Amino acid sequence: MDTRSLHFFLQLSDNLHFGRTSELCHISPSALSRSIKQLEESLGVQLLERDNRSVRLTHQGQLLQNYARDLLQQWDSFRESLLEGAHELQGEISIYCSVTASYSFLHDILSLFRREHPGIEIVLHTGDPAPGIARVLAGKEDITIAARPEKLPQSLAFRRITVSPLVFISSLSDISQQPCSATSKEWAEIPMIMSEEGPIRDHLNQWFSDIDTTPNIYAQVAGHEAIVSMVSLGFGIGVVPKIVLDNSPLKDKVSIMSNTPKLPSYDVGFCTLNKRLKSPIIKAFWSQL
Amino acid sequence: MDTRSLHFFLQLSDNLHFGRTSELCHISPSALSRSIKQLEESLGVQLLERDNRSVRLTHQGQLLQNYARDLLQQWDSFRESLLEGAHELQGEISIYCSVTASYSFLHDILSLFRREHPGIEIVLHTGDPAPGIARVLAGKEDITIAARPEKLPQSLAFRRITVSPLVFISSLSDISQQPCSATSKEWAEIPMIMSEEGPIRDHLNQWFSDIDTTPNIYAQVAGHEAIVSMVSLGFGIGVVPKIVLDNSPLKDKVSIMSNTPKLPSYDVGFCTLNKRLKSPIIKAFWSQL
DNA sequence: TGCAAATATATCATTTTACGCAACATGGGG
DNA sequence: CCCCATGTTGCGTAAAATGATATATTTGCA
Repeated sequence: MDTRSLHFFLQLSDNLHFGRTSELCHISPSALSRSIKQLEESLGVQLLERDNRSVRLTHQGQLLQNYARDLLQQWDSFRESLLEGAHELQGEISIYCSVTASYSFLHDILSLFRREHPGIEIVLHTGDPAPGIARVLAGKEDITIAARPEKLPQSLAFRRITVSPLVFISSLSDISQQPCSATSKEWAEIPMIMSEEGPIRDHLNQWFSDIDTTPNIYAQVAGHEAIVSMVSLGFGIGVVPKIVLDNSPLKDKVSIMSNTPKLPSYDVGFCTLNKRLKSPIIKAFWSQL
Repeated sequence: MDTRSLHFFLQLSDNLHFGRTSELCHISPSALSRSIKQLEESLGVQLLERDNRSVRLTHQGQLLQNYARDLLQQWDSFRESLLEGAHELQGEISIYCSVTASYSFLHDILSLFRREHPGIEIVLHTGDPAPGIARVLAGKEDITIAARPEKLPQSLAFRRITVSPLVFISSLSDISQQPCSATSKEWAEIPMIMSEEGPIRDHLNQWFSDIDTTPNIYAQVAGHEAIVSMVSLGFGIGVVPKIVLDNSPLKDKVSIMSNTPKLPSYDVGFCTLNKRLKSPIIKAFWSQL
């Protein structure tokens, strides 16, 4: 079945005359005759009774006439609706980031993006940013906000948002602690609240390894916000990007410790697969940054 | 648009893999690729985002996926319904005859035909049988019950039902009249109820012409039943097939006159166009007679 | 960084299909 | 009985689809 044959049939069923119909359809009478014949064969029923003098619809022909009229009209309007929707970008974009990131960076960007592309639905997942890049690599998310890893896989595009220093935090009651002057032995005693994974955890592991010490890990948690929360309750000290602290409702319950070990800064930005940038939707988002 | 392309697209949109899809569809990968590309061009929108490693549906592709699934399914079920209906004859057959004929001959024939072919709708028009043959010739009716004309047009098929003599009738109060013995002058006085047209009228015209007399036409009516009615009211004498009288509720109100002029008998039967007999519906009816 | 594998697409020769022209068949009307 | 109208079929050509191969590009891995 193709729409052309149906158009021919419809035209023919209206004026019941092969000659006139073939002119109206801009084909030869023979082509029309064959097209109708083929339609009849493909359906397995006779659509028209014809002799050399007259053409008339069979019952099945009348059924097809009604059906084809509807079908063609609906197909046309569907096609139009597709074209209308094509003028603006439509689809879905999924973003994975921490709660902090969604508060601090994302709000303005998303509201602007939403205004520019109202047809794109934004699916926002928040959680521990540590597995964000893995999720992007696995194709589970289009975009994540994450710290730039030491060696960025070639398949990833990274656009920095800001650089935030890592700070050691402790609860206000522990403010007297002076880790800087602490010995390795003392470090081994200090209870730590650590991420389960991610670059900060890697840095800390490295640093402890450098001073040949095994950290006393009080708790492993997922998400920077959880670290702040645990620290504020006095369970230990933790390391988070300063920007997390700035956006935390608990920032008055913890304090930044001074004279702490130097850790690399947290290079935070958007991250997506290079190949996904070919998608107009992702490209639109990326180019707006 | 043709269903083949839509099938390809549907299969592809399900497994999002050109290679596997081409195998499932029993075509080469290149043919599949071209078919999809062509579909996209005909719609004017991109349906799939593809790179060398992955294929994914665009928003428009998802819309088409849903639409095409419905369309193909509906088309299939429509096709099936056509085929189901094709096993029995379906359509319409129009019959034109007098009220008398519908009472006397038609009832049994139609009830049998209806039982044999419940899919055929019977459209019955009753009226003066005189124009019946003209209506058939003009294509307004499929079949008529009419008197066989003197010379049957070659395009007509005729199947006799019965032969009924023409009888002169008068009202009971006029029973004393003796037209047989009447002179031409007296015939010119007798009020006649005549059909407007038709073979009986032709016969009477001929007979009056033969005796060189102009009839005194009291009323021209359409339909044999109307003649009986007028005659029963005493407006004049009329000529009708005896079978009309036999079926008339007024048969006790009129009497058959004796010793009337000899007129040819009324040769009544079914009549249709020869070429219409090629139509399975008409043929089914005809062969049942 | 380079190589191998995977995959969609471009190219081209071949096959299939569609098309138009002309001839044919058939039935109606003068 | 001839002529016209009309749908259908044969046939040669043109167009389109197809499949095999080559190509480009990217990914994954060493």
